[in-house]
Amino acid sequence: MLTFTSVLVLNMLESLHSYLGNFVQLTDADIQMINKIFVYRKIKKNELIAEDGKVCNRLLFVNNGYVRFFHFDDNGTEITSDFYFAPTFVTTYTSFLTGLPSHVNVQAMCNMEALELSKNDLNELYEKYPKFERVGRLIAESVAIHSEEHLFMLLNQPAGVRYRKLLEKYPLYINTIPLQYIASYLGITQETLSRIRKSKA
Amino acid sequence: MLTFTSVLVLNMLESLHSYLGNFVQLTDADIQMINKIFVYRKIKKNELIAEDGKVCNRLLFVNNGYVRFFHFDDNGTEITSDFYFAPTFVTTYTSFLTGLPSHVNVQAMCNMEALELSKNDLNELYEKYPKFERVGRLIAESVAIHSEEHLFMLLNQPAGVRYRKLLEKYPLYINTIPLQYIASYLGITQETLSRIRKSKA
DNA sequence: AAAAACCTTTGATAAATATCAAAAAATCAG
DNA sequence: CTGATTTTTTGATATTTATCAAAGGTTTTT
Repeated sequence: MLTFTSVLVLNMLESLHSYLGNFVQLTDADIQMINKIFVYRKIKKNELIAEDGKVCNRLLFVNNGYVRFFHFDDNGTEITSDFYFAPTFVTTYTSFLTGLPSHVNVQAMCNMEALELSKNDLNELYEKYPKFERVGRLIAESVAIHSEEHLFMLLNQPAGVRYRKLLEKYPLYINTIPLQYIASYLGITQETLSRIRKSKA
Repeated sequence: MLTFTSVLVLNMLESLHSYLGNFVQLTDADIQMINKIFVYRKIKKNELIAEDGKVCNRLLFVNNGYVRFFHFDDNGTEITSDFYFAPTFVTTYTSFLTGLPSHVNVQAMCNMEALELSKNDLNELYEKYPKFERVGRLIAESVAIHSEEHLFMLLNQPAGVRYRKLLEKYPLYINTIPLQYIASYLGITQETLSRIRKSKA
């Protein structure tokens, strides 16, 4: 008998297979194994997936919505440093990889569904299925490219230009993300972003 | 008979082995193979290792000195976006990985020695020696972490704070790198950086 | 539907940083 | 060593952006 939840899980798993399929070809055995080690999770809007000060040992595959990375600077001002949009893997990269406490919080911006893998299970996966080293490498590479793009946007362009480039890059999302979060991602205050938006209207 | 050059090459290779040894344990066979596929190169100060507009198909291991990444913004102003310090691998990451033309130039800041690997040889390496997928993954991960750190430094801190953090992080190098290059890395003009330096003296 | 909480805009002013031009200092090449 | 080139500093001013405070909007909760 298929319960309602199990249908959701199957959908999620299919989505994960298809995502991984972008990186390597999956055999039936691979798929069996994936289905076994990932755990289905529901995540509520605003829930913290990872927290500043804690070591992050989880890797999540999220299928819908998006997450926000943020921290507080020396003055206690909240800074949004990143967004990741589904379908994607999410973790506090630096903490997950180094085993050191995270400097950032990761927050679900919508009610989301996810498949979770622990760091231990991932490492076992790497040992037993070398194919997944490649997946890990390709994903790490895409994370590196993602960061570099954000970096390039911040360097030496006036705030208005940065905002327009962001709009071009994520046309679907930028108008739905609260402005205050986008502002610090662009390295400006929300008041300045509000004025920039107005001036282009 | 050992020529002068061959001694240099042997030193470079040893340095490469030791660098790779941080990521995986190398067997004698691995070492033989590495010695065969990497090519020794001399690079002159100011030489461009990779160029804006061209696809970058080279991966270099450099053993001494450092390189600078730069490009020109919409106003024609030169922007330094990154530094990598030896010992390290160097490539225009995004172009090397995607096969698209690079948006940046990579410039040797000193006379340097390097060991070069082509993209084709690297891909063969990945196919034949899955162990190196792990090396690739770990290096990609460290690149991602490196970018993220630069990003964090730029976000929402006054320029003086950014400069001091940079000094703390690279105490050996910052005072030897021309100020004009550091300025744009920090997202400010050289005049502003000059004044910041003066105010801390 | 009203209250509460949250998010965005507006205005006045202050602070940080950029720009432009030129002088001083350091480095390089012959 | 010395003139040429490059890099850094300085000064005056303009521009951009931040800050603070308050008012409008929106959304969520009860």
